[in-house]
Order: sequence, then structure tokens, then C-alpha cells
Amino acid sequence: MSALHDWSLTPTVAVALQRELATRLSLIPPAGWTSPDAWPATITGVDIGFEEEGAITRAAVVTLDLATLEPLEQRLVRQPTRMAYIPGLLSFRELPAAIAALELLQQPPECLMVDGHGIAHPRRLGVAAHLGLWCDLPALGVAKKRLCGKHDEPGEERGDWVALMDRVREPDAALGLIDDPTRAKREQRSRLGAVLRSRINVKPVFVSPGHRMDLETALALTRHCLGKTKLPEPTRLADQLASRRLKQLR
DNA sequence: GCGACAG
DNA sequence: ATCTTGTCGC
Repeated sequence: MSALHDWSLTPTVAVALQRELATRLSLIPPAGWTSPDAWPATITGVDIGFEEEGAITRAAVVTLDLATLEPLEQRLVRQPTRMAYIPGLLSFRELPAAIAALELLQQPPECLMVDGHGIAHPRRLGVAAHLGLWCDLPALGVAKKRLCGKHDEPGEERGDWVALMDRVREPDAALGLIDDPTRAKREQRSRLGAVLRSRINVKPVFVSPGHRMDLETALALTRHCLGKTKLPEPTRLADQLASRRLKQLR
């Protein structure tokens, strides 16, 4: 398990670890989550920001009442950045601080909404999937930009969405991502997530399940959490806390 | 070999 | 991600 606690890995080792961890993902949501009535009482937004030219990592977590979307508790952690940003290896840079922030919460998180991708990642282990797996909590990712896969342009109405599809990769069959197993292998594609129009006249966001979550649930939760801005409330509030430089209290 | 590339 | 003011539009 020591390797799991060592966030300072070479890219080659990190990639190998991602492949291993991806096989441990489950995309089955908790029983009953198909109905909003059975959803948990809270959802926790997670986001990371930087200062000092990236030398310092700031992790923010905000727990909201899932029914009212009112914030209940928030935590902010600052710590030295451990690893450079490498596309595809984002979680190794952001998770240490995020985990530290989550551990400060008085009320244990029940479900995580992370700024970044879930399984919509080349090796199906985006930051939301990695964090969900680490915490063993239902988790989904809401990203502002595409990392991999292709998609059509979603409709213009708020709530419109299209599927994010990618070529089939190694863990996809076991994860149940193959869109149509009956087709010739050459033409099979994996369904990674949804490209959702969260606001009219604004670029869409990329929603994907992370862990213990399926696409339907991830989409339902995200749409439920939409407020007046592009980002759903949990991520928006965490983003605001992680990005905005705090006024010095004195 | 040439792009693409979450935060 | 971050450095940054005003400005256009619902």
C-alpha cells in the first residue's frame, strides 16, 4: 500500500498505477439512488486552486444540503505543491490537498462532486474517479474542458446534453462502458459521460461518473445542483473558495 | 510522425 | 490553474 501513499511518482509509474486502480472502480450507484427521494442528505463540492506561481496548492471542500443546495460546512487547506501538472496525471497533483481538506470536515461527506473528469480520462481514472476510489465514496466529475473522447454539440436549452464517446480502452468492458456490445468490435465505442448545457449561451460542462456512480445518476445529480451559473453549486462554491484570494483578517 | 492535452 | 479592467448582454 505504500505506493498508494506516495504521490511523488514518475509519470511512468503513475500511469501504471492508474491502470491498476481503474480496475477497482465500480460504477454501480448505491441502491435506491435512482430516485431523488433516496439520495443522501448532502453533497460535497471539491476544487483545487494555486498561489505563489503554483508552489502552494489550495484545496477547498464545501458540503451542501442536497435538497436546498444551502452550504452547511466548508474547509480550506493550503500546502506545498508536490508535483507538476501533467495532462492525464492531474489527480497526483491535486489529491493530497483535497484529501486533507475532506478529513477536516466535521460531518463525513456522503457524495463528492469534483472539478475535473471522472472516468472521462484516457485510462478511466480522472481526478474524480481517483478521489472517489480513495475515499470509497460515490463521486462524479464536472469538468469545464474535454480531455478525451468526441461529441456532438449539445442543444441550446439548459439541460440539453449529448453523450461523450471514446474508442474502447482496456478497462471499458469490465466497467460496462461499451455502448453497443452487439456491434462489430471495430465499431464499438465507450460511453464516458455527458456534455451538458448547464446554461444558455455558455460552453457546456463535461459530466462523468467517478466511482460508485453511473452516468444517469451523475447527470441527475448535476442537473439538480444547477443554479444560475455554468457550474453546479457544489463545484461553484468550492471553486470560489479555492480561487478567490481571501481577505486578510486582522 | 503530428496533434491533443482536465486543472 | 494563474496573471488582469472594463464591458457587452440577459
